[in-house]
Amino acid sequence: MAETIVDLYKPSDKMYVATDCLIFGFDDGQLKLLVFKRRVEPRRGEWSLIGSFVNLDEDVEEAAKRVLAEITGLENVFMEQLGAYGAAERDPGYRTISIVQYALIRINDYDKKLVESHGAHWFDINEVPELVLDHDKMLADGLRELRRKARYQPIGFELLPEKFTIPQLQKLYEVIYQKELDGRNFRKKLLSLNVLIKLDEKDKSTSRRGAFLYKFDHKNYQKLLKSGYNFEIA
Amino acid sequence: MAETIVDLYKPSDKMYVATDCLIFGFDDGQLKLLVFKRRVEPRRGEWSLIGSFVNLDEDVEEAAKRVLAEITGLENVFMEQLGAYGAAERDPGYRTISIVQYALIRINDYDKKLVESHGAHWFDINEVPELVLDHDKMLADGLRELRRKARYQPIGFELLPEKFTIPQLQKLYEVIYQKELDGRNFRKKLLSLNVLIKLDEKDKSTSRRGAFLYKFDHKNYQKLLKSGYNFEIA
DNA sequence: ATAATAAATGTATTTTTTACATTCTTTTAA
DNA sequence: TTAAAAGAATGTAAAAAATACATTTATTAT
Repeated sequence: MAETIVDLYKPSDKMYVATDCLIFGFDDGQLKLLVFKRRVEPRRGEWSLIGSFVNLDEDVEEAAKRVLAEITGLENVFMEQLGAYGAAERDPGYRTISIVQYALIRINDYDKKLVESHGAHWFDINEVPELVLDHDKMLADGLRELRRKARYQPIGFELLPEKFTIPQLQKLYEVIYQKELDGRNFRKKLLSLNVLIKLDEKDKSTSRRGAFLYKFDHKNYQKLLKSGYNFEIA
Repeated sequence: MAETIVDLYKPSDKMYVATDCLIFGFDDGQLKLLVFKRRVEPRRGEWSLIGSFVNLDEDVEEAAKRVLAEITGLENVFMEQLGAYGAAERDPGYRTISIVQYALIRINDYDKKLVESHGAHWFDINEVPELVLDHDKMLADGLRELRRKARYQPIGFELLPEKFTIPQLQKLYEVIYQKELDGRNFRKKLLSLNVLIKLDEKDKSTSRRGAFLYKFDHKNYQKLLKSGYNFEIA
């Protein structure tokens, strides 16, 4: 008997769906990535992005948040989707699609004991060891996206403590863009955006004079966004 | 007996993986979207983005290209991934993840008979009927991405015929950005980029005088990209 | 008291963006 | 053949944004 149209379009194959997360931090003047040892075969034990299979009753995004919390103890973290990696041969074990997210965390907030207990490790972004499967490609794509994104949205703030100094912020942008910025121009541009609130405190850890601390002004930033402003730094 | 670590991290659940494609075209001064009637339950017969399940031995990208060719007859089309849609409840039938791509096609190239035979239909972007499942959200996201992307990469050319006039190109950007542009400034900016090749032909379909036809200079564009130039129009 | 150190500040120049009005080429109709 | 019509093509001045660049300031440690 001929196939009916319903037969033709009936789904046949199921696949595994995983999520992997690029967890970025900023510390010691350097951009860092958190990785751990892969927990499943094949390639169990090799360095890997932090990830997990997605449960059947769970949003993909939820799954990413679950695994992030599991490893770092952090919730309410900035996270966006980078994209899906779906090459047929990307995982030699099972046919698995991975949906990759990137998260930006304040590196002093995470639960160090928990991270250690999972065998996770922070690497300087230039010293990340070879990663399993197509995770190197994910990292390269994620870095490109982070650099692109940082130009138009103030996601840099997600990587800094609540209170930060302008030189710290400048250093962060220098690391992201991989070039030196002029202090006067950077400060001028940034202050002109009116999204920083100057505090009455100084951070004296890096100079005798000390640098004033600032907070990010979320309200003003929302206003700025609505008015169609193109937030562009450096 | 207690679960071993391998048990804990053994994948358990499989899901369906689909791909849906936002197929954009530009015709008659308007941005258009190609949609068809959904071929699978539930909601069979409702308007839907053009999509298909991904076969087990097929890259996700391949699957998208397969379905695009199946409906339009087109190959070698500009296509990029928008992202994965993975809410647990997005499809009330099966647990299905959809990976969405967007394609830009030259609207005169496609196979009209083939499109008709699949019950597919072009809608003016402002008159797209309600779409099935979360496809409305995909369209809204895709439009935003198209608008963003058009600012920094000359993807507009993918929507125009090989030979086009500057007024046509301007009209396209006006439709994408949803605002009028100044003809003198647009032309000046565009020509200054040196990525247009002026031809010795005119298109007289829209005026008595006729407008010169141009081609896109892919080689120069590649040079421009490598030199780090930020291609930004309007 | 002073030496040391990073933080903070202003201006002139260049580049880019914006605003704006007229002339040109060709066809069609009188 | 001439005039009218219609979109295509062009230039310049003003405003805004980005860049280049050097000195002074606040504080701590010696």
